[in-house]
Amino acid sequence: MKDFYTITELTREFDISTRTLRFYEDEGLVKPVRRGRTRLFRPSDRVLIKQILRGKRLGFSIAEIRDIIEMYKSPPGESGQLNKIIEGVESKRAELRQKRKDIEDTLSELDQVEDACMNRLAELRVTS
Amino acid sequence: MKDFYTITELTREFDISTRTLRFYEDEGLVKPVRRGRTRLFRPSDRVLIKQILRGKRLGFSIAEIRDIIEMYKSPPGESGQLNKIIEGVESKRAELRQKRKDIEDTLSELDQVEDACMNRLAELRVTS
DNA sequence: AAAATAATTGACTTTTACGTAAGAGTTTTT
DNA sequence: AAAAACTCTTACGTAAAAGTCAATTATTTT
Repeated sequence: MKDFYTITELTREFDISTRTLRFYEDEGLVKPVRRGRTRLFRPSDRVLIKQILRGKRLGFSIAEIRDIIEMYKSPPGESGQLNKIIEGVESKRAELRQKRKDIEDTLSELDQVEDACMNRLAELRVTS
Repeated sequence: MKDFYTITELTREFDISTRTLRFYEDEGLVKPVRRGRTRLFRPSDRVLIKQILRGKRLGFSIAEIRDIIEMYKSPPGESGQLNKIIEGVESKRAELRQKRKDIEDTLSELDQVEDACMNRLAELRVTS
């Protein structure tokens, strides 16, 4: 595993722009180290980028993605803190389950559309 | 089932603003009939609104939602058209499956976070 | 009838998540 | 050494999806 990735290596791997990565840094989502002014991304940043992009695909905003990532980093902390985190996890989980249900519903509607198209195609082959 | 819904009935049911519903009309997603200038939404519009909101929860843009809704309306059409629609369905399905995988991955990471919190809490109860 | 409630259109504003361009410094390749 | 490629910061621009406000018109309730 590489120690560091340059910004363009990552833009190529994930098909995003340098602007996007710098934006994520501004937003505090990644924290590349610097050699001079140049950013050097560590493997951990790379993992974060994957998580960010996954969050984006699911329609989460940067703020929500930040919240989720914060959960992952959940430090030891004291009892109250821990219970807060667990609450947060519960709530995100509910949201994700809703999304999953939305997906199942949409998928089955798309199945119906496809069936209808197939039937119509079969009909066309007979009729014509 | 009601014949018509007023705009505010729907804003209350779905917790969205009138502006949002008018915006969806401008975008051609719903087509309420009019009594004078006043919009009257039919049950079919109500179903469309549900589909729009579901699409939004999944992070689809209005344009993408419009595409999906168009698929549902897929009319008889001729063979070429039908195949185009089937292609579209396939592609959306792939996208949805990716999202579903993203959800599963996120859910299991959240499970890990919760486990870690629970363990830490148990530790605290013993240690203190 | 007066007052409150709901509806309309139109226009301007806001937020998010970057895109794009300018100007300059570094490193690499030819 | 010159050109190409990569990097940086700063700053203005933009598209999407509404929010907000104004000025009117209907409808309903008191």
